[in-house]
Amino acid sequence: MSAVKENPTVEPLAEQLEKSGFRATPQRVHVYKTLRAKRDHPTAEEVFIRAKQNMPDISMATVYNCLDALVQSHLVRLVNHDKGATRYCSNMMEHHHFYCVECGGAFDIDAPSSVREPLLKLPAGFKADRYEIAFRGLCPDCATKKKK
Amino acid sequence: MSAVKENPTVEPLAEQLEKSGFRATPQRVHVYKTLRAKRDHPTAEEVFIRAKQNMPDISMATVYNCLDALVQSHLVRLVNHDKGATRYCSNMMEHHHFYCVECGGAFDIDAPSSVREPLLKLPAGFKADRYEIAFRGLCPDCATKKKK
DNA sequence: GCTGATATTTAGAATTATTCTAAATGTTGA
DNA sequence: TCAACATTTAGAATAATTCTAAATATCAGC
Repeated sequence: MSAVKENPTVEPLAEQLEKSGFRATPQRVHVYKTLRAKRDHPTAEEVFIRAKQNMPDISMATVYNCLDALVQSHLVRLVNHDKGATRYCSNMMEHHHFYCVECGGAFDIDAPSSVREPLLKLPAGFKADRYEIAFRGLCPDCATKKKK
Repeated sequence: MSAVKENPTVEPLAEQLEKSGFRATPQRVHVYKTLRAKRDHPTAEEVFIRAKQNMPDISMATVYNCLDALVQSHLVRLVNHDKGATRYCSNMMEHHHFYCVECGGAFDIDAPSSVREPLLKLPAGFKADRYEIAFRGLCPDCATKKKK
């Protein structure tokens, strides 16, 4: 066993990039690893700051380029909170998001295999190949605080 | 009967705004009507352009202010495509969105009453009060073109 | 109806997020 | 090794959004 199947780390990473016509450059690999090191939903700028710690010469433009290449290679997902900069997520397992309206936090919500299948009939003609659910409400912490 | 219940037009609009601590100013009413006049998902700038046609002195800042007030009053929803500016949607009936990866179009998908209820168990502690599904794939037009 | 307190609008400046540009560098394959 | 092409880089340019301060409008109490 290994994390490889669900979470490609280096070999499959290169393959995935190349499958989409990209080279597996040190910067792309590094940005990818940076993203995976912490499972939150950083903005491009946060990724930039973190990436610089181990690759001080990387530039903002490169971070945008790399994120783009990773998204196109389906190695990273792009997620939007309601406001503010675009965020990135390296958790490619099927999952959804919960946004706390109180503290602004974003949380991954696993998709149990039982609801992997289309949960809603689309009008004729639409061909969806994926979907994502965005929940909004109170996260456990904020829900507790509110009750007081 | 009337459209009032599902689609507040003027009276309930004022009430809704006031309930959230806003005044029902001419600009806010006008921005709201502008949004309802065409059921697409315009950006703030598109709303600005349309709103100016009947209220030439309205400013961009006001459009942002009004949209903000309308969103806070739950009269308008905010929707994000993957990239680009935030978009606004005046269809408050429960519905979801379909994004076409080919043409970039966004489509409303009605939520049949059968799936109004929580469709996925959230981890303990999370209190969701709403959710939205974002589908991605090909819209009918693009799906047809692709087949050729 | 006046008056002061407060809310809103406005234009434009400022800020933030993202993309573009052109030059330098790196990589690949003949 | 050379030519072709991809990538990175810094900084400029653009786009999206928020902020600021002054002018205007509205409201509640008199």
